[in-house]
Amino acid sequence: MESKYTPALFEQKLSSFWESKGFFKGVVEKDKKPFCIILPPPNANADLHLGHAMYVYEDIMIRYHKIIGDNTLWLYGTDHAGIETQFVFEKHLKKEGKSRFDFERNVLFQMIFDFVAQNKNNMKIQLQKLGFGLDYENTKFPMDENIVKIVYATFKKLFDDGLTYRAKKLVNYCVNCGTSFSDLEVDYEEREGTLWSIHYPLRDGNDTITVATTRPETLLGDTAIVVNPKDRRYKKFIGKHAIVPLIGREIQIIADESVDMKFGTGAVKVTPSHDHNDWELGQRHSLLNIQVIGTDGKMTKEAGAYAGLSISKAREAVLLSLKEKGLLGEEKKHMHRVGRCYRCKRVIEPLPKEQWFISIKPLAAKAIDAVKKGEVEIYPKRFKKELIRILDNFIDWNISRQIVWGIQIPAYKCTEMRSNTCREAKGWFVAPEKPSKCPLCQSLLFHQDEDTFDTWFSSGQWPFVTLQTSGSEMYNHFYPTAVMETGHDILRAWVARMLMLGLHVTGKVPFKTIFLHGLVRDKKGQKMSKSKGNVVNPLEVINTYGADVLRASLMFETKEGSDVVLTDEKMIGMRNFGNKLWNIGRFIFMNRSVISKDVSTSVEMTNNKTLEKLKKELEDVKAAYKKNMDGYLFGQVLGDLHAFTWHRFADVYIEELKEKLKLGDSEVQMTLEKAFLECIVMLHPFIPFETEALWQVFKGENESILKQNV
RNA sequence: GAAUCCGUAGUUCAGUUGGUAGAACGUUGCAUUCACAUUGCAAAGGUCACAGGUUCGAGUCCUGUCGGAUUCACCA
Repeated sequence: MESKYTPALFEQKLSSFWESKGFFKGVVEKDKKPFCIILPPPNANADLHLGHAMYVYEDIMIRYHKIIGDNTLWLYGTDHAGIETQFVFEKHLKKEGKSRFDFERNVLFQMIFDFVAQNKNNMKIQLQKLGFGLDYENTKFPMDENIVKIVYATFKKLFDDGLTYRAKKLVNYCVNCGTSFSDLEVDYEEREGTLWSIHYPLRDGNDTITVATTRPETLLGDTAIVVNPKDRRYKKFIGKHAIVPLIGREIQIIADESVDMKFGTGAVKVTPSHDHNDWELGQRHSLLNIQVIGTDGKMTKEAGAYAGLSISKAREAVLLSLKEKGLLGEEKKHMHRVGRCYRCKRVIEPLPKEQWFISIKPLAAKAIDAVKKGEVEIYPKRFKKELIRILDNFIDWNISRQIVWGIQIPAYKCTEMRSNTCREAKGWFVAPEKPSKCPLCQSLLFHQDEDTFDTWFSSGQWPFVTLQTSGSEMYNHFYPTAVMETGHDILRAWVARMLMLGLHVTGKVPFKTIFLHGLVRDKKGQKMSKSKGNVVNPLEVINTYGADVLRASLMFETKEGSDVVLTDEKMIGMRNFGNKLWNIGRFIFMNRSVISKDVSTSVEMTNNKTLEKLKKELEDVKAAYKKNMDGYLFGQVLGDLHAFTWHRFADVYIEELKEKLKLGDSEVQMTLEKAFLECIVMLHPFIPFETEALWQVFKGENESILKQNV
């Protein structure tokens, strides 16, 4: 046995050993308690990063439950991550001087498909390096034919249940990415802008009304001016008409309580087509929607003389013309939040667009009910309230994306509309498989919606689509899954949606427990990001210290749900612990073969007392272990085991029993060996490689901790 | 603006029904032909952010203040 534990000598070998034994292969064992975790699918578009290393929580649970004899399944799959992946791929294209517009839809799709296939394999190898006991044989991908089929069925069900609708609404559109985004995909940034005052002449008389705006170019699409009904300054204007400068449109001055009298001039120009608030206002007051900015980021023909200009050029031109006409008032610097595309960082343009939406209210109501009833438990507990709040405030979900890389929406538009049913449905119908004719009017003229689903629409169904495509036996046995473990940052985007869709489609919660982990931070407590240059590459850590050290470092000194600080000091500490553990094992093993010699009775007496004390203390440790493992207090467990094995078992008991052990006292030998093996069994979920290596030293090369029950 | 979390040793953090402040790392001293120097033994180091309150007793419960973080909403 080496005097130091050398991860490189064992980790690779043990990974293959576990795989060859099929320990983690998902097999239904009806007589055992099912314990299933679905891996939050990593995006198949890049290398492993520290966020993926956080899957260690799941591996800990899986290994723990496997050891205590449950029927475990940790189901593996990767995500297509629609926009993310297409964005990454387009960056590759750009390097070659190409763009997505150079390719046909199906060619581009195939290219991305190949790119992803390569990454999927890469990802698998890297996850194995971390020692993750996933079922790598049965892997899932959202674009697998059988998964798409279920996703289509879900959409059809929602459509038939009247929970989807097609509507023209303001969407968050990125003119650079060429697609709309959901509200969750918009980043906001505090920016200094300018607040301009613009005078609008009234139609009758010589008065003017002055509005304040940060977006003068949208004035071309104004369809009203609104003031607060309580505002004395403007009471006399309500109901009158003003003239939109430059374009000469007559618009009405209306009253609405939503206007803040203290802000700007207290009078607001309303452009329903280009601002979320104005859109709402427009709906309330039945205003016209005039779109002056197009999806290409240029002014539309509605913008008259300004048509074809880019947004910023149009702004300059509008300001200049206003100035010339003496209609431009004061300019003020103004801090405001600007929505930006979370991918390309370009300013998000609110634009009216016809899209598919899901009515959330009825879905959310079921989910809230389930959470309140405790059908889903949430750790840490404080997120329960937050989850309910999230579900309560969920607005209708825009699921259409104008990108190629995704699951194409199985909605068809009949262009002929020969029957009344067809006309009532505005020609839209949903079919799981491409039909030969319009089921509403039998017309042969129809086409499929070009748009693809929002990634979260398919990943929101992940727990049941992955199990259903694994066979009904698997689904019946393992669904609902035991635990959904993920970061609290995607509680809204993912967890809430899985709950809603899972409940609606299967009638059951998709998981019984939600366990949320925190973020990994650096020494200074900052988030890790490429731009800050403080990113820790898990693969480098594995090369330097081994996977066990990385895993233990992510777990040591953490509290459930709080952020993890990963520092070199901690990793060195964990490496030292690994070394200590190795040497405890080595010392006990070395003395195992010492032949028993006569030991004086007086010493025997004290030893017996010590042995009894050790046994008693170990029983306490085991009891606390079970309690805390079942309570998801993994940081606590590792801390306790660290303290016990090192500072009690080694520093106190082995030191006290050292002489007897060397003399070959068989009772001491046996007790220490038994206690040590129990320690490494408990440590195994945290430090799988080293504990397995030690186990094999004692039990033989073909043995495994995973095969025995405690 | 609202909600949630946090403020404890030089540093990172534990402290689960309220009962004498803990660990790791770092620092300092000592030990060494010993399974392990990636070691062992020991020491120093804290007005538990601040101010009130409840209590026999508060790091822990309540209120407020200050400081930090996150999330949500709004910003014409």
